[in-house]
Amino acid sequence: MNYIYIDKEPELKKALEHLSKGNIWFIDTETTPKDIRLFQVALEKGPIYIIDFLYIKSAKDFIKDIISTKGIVGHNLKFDLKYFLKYDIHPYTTFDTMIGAQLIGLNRVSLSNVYNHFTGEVLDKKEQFSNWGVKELTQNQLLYAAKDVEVLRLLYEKLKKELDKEPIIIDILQKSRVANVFNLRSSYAIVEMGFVQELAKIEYTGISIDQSEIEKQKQALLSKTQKIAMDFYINYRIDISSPKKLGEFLEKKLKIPMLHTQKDNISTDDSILMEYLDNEDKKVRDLISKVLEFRKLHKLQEKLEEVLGYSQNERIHPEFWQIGTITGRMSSLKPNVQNIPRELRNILKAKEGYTLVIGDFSQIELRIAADYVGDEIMISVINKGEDLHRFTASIITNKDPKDITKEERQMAKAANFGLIYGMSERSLAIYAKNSYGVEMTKEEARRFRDVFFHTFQGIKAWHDGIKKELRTKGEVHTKTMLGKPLTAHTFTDAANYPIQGTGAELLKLAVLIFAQEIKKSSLDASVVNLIHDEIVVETKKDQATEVSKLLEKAMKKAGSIVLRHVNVESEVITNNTWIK
DNA sequence: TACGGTAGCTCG
DNA sequence: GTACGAGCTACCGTAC
Repeated sequence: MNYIYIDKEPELKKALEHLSKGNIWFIDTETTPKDIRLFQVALEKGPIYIIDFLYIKSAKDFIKDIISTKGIVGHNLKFDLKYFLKYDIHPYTTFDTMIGAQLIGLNRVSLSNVYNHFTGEVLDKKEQFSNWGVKELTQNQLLYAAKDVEVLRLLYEKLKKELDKEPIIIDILQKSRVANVFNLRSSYAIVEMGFVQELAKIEYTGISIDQSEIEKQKQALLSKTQKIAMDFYINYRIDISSPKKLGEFLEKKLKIPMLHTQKDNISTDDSILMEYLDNEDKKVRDLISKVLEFRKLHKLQEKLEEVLGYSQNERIHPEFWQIGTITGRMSSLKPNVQNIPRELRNILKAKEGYTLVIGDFSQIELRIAADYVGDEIMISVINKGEDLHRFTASIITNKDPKDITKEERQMAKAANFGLIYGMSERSLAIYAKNSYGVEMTKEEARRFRDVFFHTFQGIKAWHDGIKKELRTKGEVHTKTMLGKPLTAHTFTDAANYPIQGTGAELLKLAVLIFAQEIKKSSLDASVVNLIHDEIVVETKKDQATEVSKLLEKAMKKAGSIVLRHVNVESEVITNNTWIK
């Protein structure tokens, strides 16, 4: 392997002269906690340059100009890009081999795992956590640094080939930077590769939190939960937060017949406990309601602690996994900002002088499902701007849509979601009860289901197709609407995956379009949170109106690119804190 | 005392 | 025959 170590400016200039000839740079960095130490870069052929930032203070400035015209290939680029953002370094576009590996379905996606997957050989990673702050780097450290870039060239070729197998091609995406520079055709891969850069920005930016509001709420909750727990212990001699003790008490002391979990523990979750809220024994009623109240408040308290634990100067920097789920949805951690209870959303806010602009896709999964399966009735109801839940309710009750009660509509909402994804009659009845408090007999559930599938025959045909494929092949091969392949082993997985996966693509594409528009307009706006069908943006107060318009437009545009028959709608609001 | 599994709850 | 996808905390049993 041919590498050149560079620690002087004239040599750097010479190297960059050579490097400027290629459009694609294969890169990696070695870092200390605070800073970049080495920047390794190579073209598709030729030597690997190892640039030592410790000895060339001007290196960042030289690289900054050239890299803004290059497509960079790297493994887990979000990591490197966050360092780049610190120095205002912006590559032209990106191709991430870790994301690529996840997209083709590999479970273990470290550089060495992916290398091993394609070559069968082992990549030595011993030097990875060596000290990159020392003055004199060892030969082994330099060899290791160069090798990481060397393997990228191979992985890039292999992954590109795999990603472009049977691509779904969408013209407008072919004009993107990713498609042009890397000659990539597959739509989902284009979106995911471009999105890496946006996600790095989101993590780097973080989001403001209202520390005093958190403290205030925390104290209020603490005094309430402590009182409940203490009273509970005095009355029943049980730790209220122990489901095990509670279950034993209910079953053995109060002689209540309790359901058991699969592992034979006593089930004490809220939906079970709620069954006893109308128990004839006042003691039981009081006990249950105290437990439910305690759990609710305690959960909120925990979430406040979780957020507070990651606070740095009134801001948090949650991590996002770009391919966080099998379907391609993101996940969020440290803290998880995708499951903050509605009651607590006001703890996330815009910084001083700024405001949040919040965009939501309206009923996006239903729209995707209608489009995906091509259900004519569903498509026509949605595109006429009618309320699909009300429509379903009117079909089932045989009433005029305008006479549908709130309860009937809620019921139909449960049916629309559940039945599309293969929910059973039994589950439908349970779901209706738990989520909407609607009692439903098994017979009602069955009739509900029959009418639903008789009306939405596209959905019916789609389900039948899945069942047949599952019967004959034992698994189902599906694709998102941008072409990401997904394999399912159960009927319900096969019904869910492509819809949820397409939703994830739609959100990412919307963020890309929005970011592009913001860049063109030179408005001061940053995406600060993403929650599956929602985009949260922080922007200067006096630019909020303009940013709102761009966000709404970007979301609809993304919708029109991904869906071909169904209109996509978005609702955008402006608020200082994150409230819907 | 450390760790993994489970239950429970939050979000979409 | 089966709605799906996540992350975090506390509890609880087990291993050391």
